[in-house]
Amino acid sequence: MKENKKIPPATVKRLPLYLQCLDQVSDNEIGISSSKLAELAKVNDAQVRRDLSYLGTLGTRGVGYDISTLRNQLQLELGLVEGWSAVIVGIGNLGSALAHYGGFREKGFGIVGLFDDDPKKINSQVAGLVIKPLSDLEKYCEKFNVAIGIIATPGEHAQSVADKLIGCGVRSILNFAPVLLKNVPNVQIRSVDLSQELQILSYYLDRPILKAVD
Amino acid sequence: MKENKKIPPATVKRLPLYLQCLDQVSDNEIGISSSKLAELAKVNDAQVRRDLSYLGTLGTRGVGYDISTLRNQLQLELGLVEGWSAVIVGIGNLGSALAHYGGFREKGFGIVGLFDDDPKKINSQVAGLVIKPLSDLEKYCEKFNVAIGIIATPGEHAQSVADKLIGCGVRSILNFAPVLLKNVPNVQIRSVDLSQELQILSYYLDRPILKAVD
DNA sequence: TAAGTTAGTAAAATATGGAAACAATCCCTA
DNA sequence: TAGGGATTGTTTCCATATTTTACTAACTTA
Repeated sequence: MKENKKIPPATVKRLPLYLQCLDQVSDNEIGISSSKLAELAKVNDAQVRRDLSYLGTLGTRGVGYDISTLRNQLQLELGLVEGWSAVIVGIGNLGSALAHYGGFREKGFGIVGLFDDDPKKINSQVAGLVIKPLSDLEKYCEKFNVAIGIIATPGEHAQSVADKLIGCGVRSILNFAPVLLKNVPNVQIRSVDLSQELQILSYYLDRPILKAVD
Repeated sequence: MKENKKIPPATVKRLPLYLQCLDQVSDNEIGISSSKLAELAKVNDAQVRRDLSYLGTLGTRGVGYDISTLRNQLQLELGLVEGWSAVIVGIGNLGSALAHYGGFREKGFGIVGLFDDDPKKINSQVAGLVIKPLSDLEKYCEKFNVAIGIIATPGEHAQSVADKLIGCGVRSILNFAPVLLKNVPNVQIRSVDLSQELQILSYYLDRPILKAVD
């Protein structure tokens, strides 16, 4: 467990972005300046320095940041070296897509189980994993020490699935169902609602002067 | 084109949420109070009244809001009655999932075309639509007056696809590729990066005291 | 050693958002 | 028809978060 030096949420949201930007830098580059990174991430350079200063003293004045040190530190701070295990519940189209999605593994997350209660799906394979019934959830969570639950069920089942996941000791939930999940102490919940994203876009579509943020 | 009375971004983000909450209300309920809606949306009741006041004078003092009026006004403000047409580019697992996703149509968006440049995919069907090559994009955009482009390609193709979409007159882009797209005046871009969402979760996983926001 | 670069950080400026509070308005009932 | 209770619309204030500025410290190169 890390100590809780508080990093502002706005900064936390930019850390994965910085990591992504570093991947765009040519492999023979060894260092990078805050202004160059700022340009890639499309933020102010002082912002970059300030954000990175939360991770410690990483750069060298007059020189810049060593790319590999920076990458390591970002990964460390974000917990990407912990090898968190995740399960996906609800293996419809979206769940399957998430199961196949390479970006998770690439960042150090391991999908260790797929779950669905549809008898027609149980025991079939997706992305090299066998779909199991929810009754097997607890067993899996113990065996693999699952920390993250990804919910891709229809809205009406999301809350009960969330409850089950939390009951199994899962401490973080990424929710794709279009419902607002109950808040539970010590459980982190992030929701991605595809339809809401499109609705927000739609609002700004009629108002080209305004600029959507974030 | 709507006049540009400025609604704060934080409010715009809550409007689809209110709409979602209204769907949870029993059908024989005819009205709803700000406090009840606040409870469903998990926000302060003053917040609800303030947010809704941006849409005009919808409620009745001493009574509350008429649900169907409120719903209509939310849909109107969000542009959900405009019948925007959208295309999806990149019909991999995620693109297919998005094509099947019912939440879009339900909210008034019509997916009118699927595009991919993989010869193995072209002319095959997904969700009742035939996958077309990108060279057909312009034709479709004109024919259907496409306003929204959804990008679900690998990161390396996302920017060129975005350029093409914008060239075809698309004014809003929902981007699922893990790259930062170039900003273009009068084009709205929203990005959803699945891996970044998980990374943010991962940060807070090690720090149970802190609470992730938004 | 001097000039040029660049990180780290304190502090100011800005923006935003949330909560409280209250007057205005409506419904209901006696 | 008057009064009490309920609930919105809106103003105002407060708190806080975020961004930017500006400056100092430290390094590199010539």
